[in-house]
Amino acid sequence: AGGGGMGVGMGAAPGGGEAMEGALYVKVMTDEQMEVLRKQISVYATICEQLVEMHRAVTAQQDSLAGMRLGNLYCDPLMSSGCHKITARQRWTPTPMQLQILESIFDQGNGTPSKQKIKEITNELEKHGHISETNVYNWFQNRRARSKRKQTIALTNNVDLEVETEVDSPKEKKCKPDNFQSIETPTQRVGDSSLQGHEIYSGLYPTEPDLVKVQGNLPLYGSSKSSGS
Amino acid sequence: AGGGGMGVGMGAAPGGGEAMEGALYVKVMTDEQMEVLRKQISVYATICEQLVEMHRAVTAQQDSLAGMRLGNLYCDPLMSSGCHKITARQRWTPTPMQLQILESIFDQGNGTPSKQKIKEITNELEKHGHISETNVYNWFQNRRARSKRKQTIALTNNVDLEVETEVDSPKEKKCKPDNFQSIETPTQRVGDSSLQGHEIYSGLYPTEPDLVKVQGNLPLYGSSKSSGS
DNA sequence: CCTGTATGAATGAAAG
DNA sequence: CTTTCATTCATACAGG
Repeated sequence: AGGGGMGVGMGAAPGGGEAMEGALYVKVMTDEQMEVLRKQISVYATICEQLVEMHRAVTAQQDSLAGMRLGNLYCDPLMSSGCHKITARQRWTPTPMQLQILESIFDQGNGTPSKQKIKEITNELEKHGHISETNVYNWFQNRRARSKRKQTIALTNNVDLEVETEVDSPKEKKCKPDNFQSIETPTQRVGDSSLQGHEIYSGLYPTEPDLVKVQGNLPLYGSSKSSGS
Repeated sequence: AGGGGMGVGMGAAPGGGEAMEGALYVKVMTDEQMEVLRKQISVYATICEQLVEMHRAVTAQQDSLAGMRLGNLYCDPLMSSGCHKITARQRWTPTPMQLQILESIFDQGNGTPSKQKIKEITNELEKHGHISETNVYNWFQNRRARSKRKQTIALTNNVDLEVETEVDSPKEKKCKPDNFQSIETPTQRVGDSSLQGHEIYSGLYPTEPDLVKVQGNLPLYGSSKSSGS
């Protein structure tokens, strides 16, 4: 499935193809808009995927015998094979300078930079490269979590010397025995791939002309509001 | 390829002189690319519709025959790393369909759903996977908080300059052309409207679509362009 | 070229 | 409601 296609070459690529004249009238999308789009498509992709599987299961059931295929569902390699993604999500990478500054701020011990602080920091770091407040925010979040985790692991390792636990892999994820709300419904679950970056393959199905009727009337950005309660 | 690049056309960082990223680069889409993209989404939408219809037909047929529950395929979502517990998920993850429903409800603007409302919603969503009222409650809390934060940041980006402005004394105006995720609409968040309303899932649960008002007649994105800041 | 690791980002849940 | 924590996913990048 999915072979060829193409994929909506997004992402500028000023060098490819015949670029536009002077780049004066182009459609510019912000990252955020891009994100929205990407997410939307991901959802569509996911839904399609699910529906296809459903349909397969159902037809298979018709074909052979009931229940035969139900336990034999194939997890589509959709997510593992890196085919064309709609947009490679760009990830902010701190420049050495930025990293240094961030580290030093972090080391000052001010636990939570808080919005105002973040804004300042961001403005400062902007001089050394692209960055946004979100980046800073995330960085601190991750930083804190990370150090905490490391301590925990170290601690666990310490205890490990005495009580022989199975913790020895640095990247081991502890299987917490906790189970509070998931186990109660073993039969449910329609399939829940988190739509966190699904690849989209355009060649999914041959598109019959009469199939495509919605043509351009997709609700890309719905009317939204933030009026409080 | 090294460079992290995000941010649309960050014109800032005048004093840094670092900018190994090269010139300003914005994400642009040509009309052609835009067209392709839209078409693709259309195709997806159509495919979804078709599949839904197929599925509905088949299940209707099957239901009377075998009477067993279909569509409850369970494809182990824990694909990479981690423990091998199939049934123990410690964190609820909304299925795409649940997500869509939630989004659409959220977009209807009725702020924090009342207890009663939450109960209803939960009940509705249960048809698409296990979920609890707490999940719904949390989801709305998070959704609201995050969209709010986003907006705040965007606004801040537009209005800042009050604290850090002169430290750099740039020879140009400090107003960034269009900064990442601040391009517009203080009154309407672009970031999280997402895909509400579509006939997609209206067919997925024949029971009571009343709850989820699919406002399938949404205008497309025409107006979400960078308006002046 | 493929695999493993570090880390930015997303988000459910909980604390305040 | 707002802020924080914990977990997970995906990607950039180094190593084989």
